[in-house]
Amino acid sequence: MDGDIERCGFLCVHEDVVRQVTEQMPADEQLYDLAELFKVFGDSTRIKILYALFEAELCVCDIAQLLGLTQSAVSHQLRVLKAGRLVRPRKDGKTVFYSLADDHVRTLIAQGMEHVEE
Amino acid sequence: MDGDIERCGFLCVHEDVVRQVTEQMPADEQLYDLAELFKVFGDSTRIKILYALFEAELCVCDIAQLLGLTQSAVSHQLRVLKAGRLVRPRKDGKTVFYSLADDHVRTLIAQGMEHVEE
DNA sequence: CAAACATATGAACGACTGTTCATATATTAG
DNA sequence: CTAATATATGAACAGTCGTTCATATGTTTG
Repeated sequence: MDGDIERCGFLCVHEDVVRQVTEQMPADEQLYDLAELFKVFGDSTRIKILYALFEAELCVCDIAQLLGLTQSAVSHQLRVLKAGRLVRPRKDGKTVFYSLADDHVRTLIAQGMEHVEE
Repeated sequence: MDGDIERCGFLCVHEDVVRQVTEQMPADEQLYDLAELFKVFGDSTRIKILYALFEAELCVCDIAQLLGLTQSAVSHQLRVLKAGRLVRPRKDGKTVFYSLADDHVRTLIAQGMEHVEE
């Protein structure tokens, strides 16, 4: 599915610019991974969880009460956040405490907030 | 659907921390908007479009050829990007050129890439 | 005006996502 | 070991999303 499509009949294309942009584009896989990362941020429940972890390390049950959600729902979402390496678990007996994985998370959310607040 | 749920029977909750975090949380609406913003970034087609616009202003047809997509698909996605105020149109005759709306877009994507590249 | 062209839009369809419910795993207390 | 508790997981279902196809809108040319 490449090259044979009849888009606008190729009549309006600015070839030189297109060629230059094509050369500068990162690899498809990298762009895909980047979209996957943002997809993890793209849910209000997960955003709330991350924001809560801004302040303190919290266990699953804490988060559930804090957000008024089922333990199961929170656990499922923490799995997604963990898979995206945005959150890190620390086991202490029966309890599992979660915290932000690194400072990229803080930076990204803060940067996003700036755009939203405009 | 609030307050009556039997989450863990509230036995593990660290009340003081939960209370403190609750106070620091931004308004629900703001968190929702933030998630909406990231949702827009959370699709590889839209990421590709944004990345293309890093380099140059492009018309719909340019983007379509560049990414091997239908004109319709690109137009639909540009609508989403425009609604999220990530992209700005400039009309010139029949042609509509799109460019990045502001530098937050560049910054956010760059920051995301850092996380992915680790 | 009509024809050609660039873009936008609406309906429809398959794929994906988040929650719920039920249940499994793991750890501690008695 | 058994009961209680904290978390994880799987199946299922409703809702959302991105693409395609057909068509509409708006602009320029002749």
